[in-house]
Amino acid sequence: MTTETYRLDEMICFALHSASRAFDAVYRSVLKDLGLTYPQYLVMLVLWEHGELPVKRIAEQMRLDTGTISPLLKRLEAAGLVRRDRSAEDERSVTVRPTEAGLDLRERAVAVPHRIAEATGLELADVTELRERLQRLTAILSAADLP
Amino acid sequence: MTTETYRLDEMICFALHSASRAFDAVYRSVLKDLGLTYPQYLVMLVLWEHGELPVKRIAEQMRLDTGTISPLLKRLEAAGLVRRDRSAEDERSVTVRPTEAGLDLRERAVAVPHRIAEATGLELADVTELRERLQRLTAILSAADLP
DNA sequence: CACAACTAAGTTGTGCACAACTGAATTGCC
DNA sequence: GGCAATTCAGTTGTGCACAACTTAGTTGTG
Repeated sequence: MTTETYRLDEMICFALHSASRAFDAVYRSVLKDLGLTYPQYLVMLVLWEHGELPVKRIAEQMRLDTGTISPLLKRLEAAGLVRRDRSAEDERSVTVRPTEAGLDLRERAVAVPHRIAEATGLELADVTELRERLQRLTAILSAADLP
Repeated sequence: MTTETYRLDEMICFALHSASRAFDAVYRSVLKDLGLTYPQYLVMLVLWEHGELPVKRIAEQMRLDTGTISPLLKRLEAAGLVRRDRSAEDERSVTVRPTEAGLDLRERAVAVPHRIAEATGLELADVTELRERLQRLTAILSAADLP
């Protein structure tokens, strides 16, 4: 990446953006039935897996900060899918857990990965390879010491 | 991608999101001097290359819709970097072109690709390979017929 | 010519993302 | 015990992204 080319087609960052947005669009379409956005779906996945978690742990897993997560969780709460309760042991902490409706939603969500696979026709091997490359890239970029 | 795994670490879409955001962070840091965001930088690149373009052409190149581009261009105009003039031939069309200040900015922007390369330490071969994979993925995803 | 269909740009409303900050609770250290 | 530093969640402000819509101008067809 030492050339000074700037055609958008040739830029890796633009390719990343485009791919990410295209994937979002597919998820948006598939998730519309569930009434979830893609980030909300990710949070629900985490909660379905763990049962309950403090806000901090959710933010860590999604690598997002509280400025993004807090309003997102309030929207999930407003939709009746999660509860947020301040922890008794540590009152700085807020525990998030799925409600009944949130747990019920899981049944309908199990079909999502299959529907994504269907809509995109991706091969597992390709996906695995690409995912690993992306994770390496993310690691490099995150380690870059920014001024 | 036929498994129903849902650990975030294993999801390609999440990997895309993360990589894209990590790259954004690097650009954000490098572009801070220029007073540009990453999407604004992309628009300026397009304008530096073409001199002037109607809004529609810019939106096409960036694969964004007018709801995103219009306010972005107004911010660039407010910053004194571009002018927006309604076309005489077709009064539906608005032509965007860099101002003097916008052209001057190009001098300072030529260092950006180098600084990105520096900050990330990416190998050209790897980047090319990854970019091509991403472009294929985007093409597949864009072609997916969504309900 | 008249009117329908289309096109370009912009607006509104919702949600995500991040920086910078606030406020309250906890921890660490002397 | 007391106080500074840290931690956790939330808020505010800015900007990007997209859906749905509006407005004005253009084109096509009878």
